[in-house]
Amino acid sequence: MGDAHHHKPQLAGLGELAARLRNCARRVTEPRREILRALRDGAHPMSPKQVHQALHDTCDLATVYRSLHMLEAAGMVKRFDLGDGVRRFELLGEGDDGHHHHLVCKRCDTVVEIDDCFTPALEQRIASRSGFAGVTHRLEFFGTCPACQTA
Amino acid sequence: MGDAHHHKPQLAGLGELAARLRNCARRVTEPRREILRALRDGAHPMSPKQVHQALHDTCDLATVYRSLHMLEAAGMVKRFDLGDGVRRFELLGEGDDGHHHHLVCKRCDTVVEIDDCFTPALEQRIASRSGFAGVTHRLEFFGTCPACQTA
DNA sequence: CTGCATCCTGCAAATCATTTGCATCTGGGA
DNA sequence: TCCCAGATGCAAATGATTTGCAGGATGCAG
Ligand SMILES: [Mn+2]
Ligand SMILES: [Mn+2]
Ligand SMILES: [Zn+2]
Ligand SMILES: [Zn+2]
Repeated sequence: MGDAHHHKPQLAGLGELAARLRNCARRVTEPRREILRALRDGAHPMSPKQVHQALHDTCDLATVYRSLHMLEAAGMVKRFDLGDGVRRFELLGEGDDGHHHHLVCKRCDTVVEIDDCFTPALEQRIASRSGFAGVTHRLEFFGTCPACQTA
Repeated sequence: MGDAHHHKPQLAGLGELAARLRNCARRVTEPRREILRALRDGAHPMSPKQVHQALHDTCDLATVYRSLHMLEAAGMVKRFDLGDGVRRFELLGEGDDGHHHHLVCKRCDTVVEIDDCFTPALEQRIASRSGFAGVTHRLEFFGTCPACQTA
């Protein structure tokens, strides 16, 4: 650790992102380019509303929702659920399944990326015991960040 | 394991539940009694709508929401988030913090209770590395149940 | 380079889950 | 039994996300 987060496509060029879009037989539109740029530049998962604001209202919120949905189906972004009723999205690197976790401050919503995953053994055990196939998991941590502890 | 799930208050009498309510300086009303009964009888976490339906519309949906909110604050039920946009609640045994996890079938929404949890040492490591305090976690598993695998 | 079918977008209205205002009702202590 | 803080019903308000529709832009064909 200490290096760049492995799950952040180190500033993939927008050209490359457009190429990935085309490979999915999807059109490269202005809103989509901007949404990808916002996700690429933003640290941590972003909500549709945050993305929309980052775009300074250059496109409709509905378009943001539709685009994120499409990008998710295309495997270009991954959806996270941090407990409040809001979806968050992160850009995925090429070929990256984006599996990782977060540590969220209950008071200020600060997000820390957690690149380690501790559950493969547990997941395996749960799968064999239950007979379920293709078992995955969603794991998020919550606590109080240093700043909020003093405040 | 193999025994009853530790987190299910083995059919606590409604009288005992009413007593717990009174200890919180809350009134024991008909809707609340019925909601507690529904949660006690239902296996697995129930959504407000499911609780409402189990009550055969003997009280308003808003009352179910308000009651569940109150019961959560009173530490009598615990809220879970299984990934769809719907809250689920489980009845808690006296003194039980209810920390546990679930395995959900992506196709039929069948829920399996998971009493297993990974070692607290890992959570501890995350806490010390980040400087966060009071770190907890939310963990749910997803997969395809045996029945849905064949179908 | 231009035309065109197709896919996208903006806008507004519709859904869904959850919350809230308010008038009315009721549980349970006095 | 009386009283009133607290609870409920009902309906309207919120907030997030989706959808119908008519007009607009993209990218392949010509
Ligand atoms: Mn992340
Ligand atoms: Mn459970
Ligand atoms: Zn904080
Ligand atoms: Zn299933």
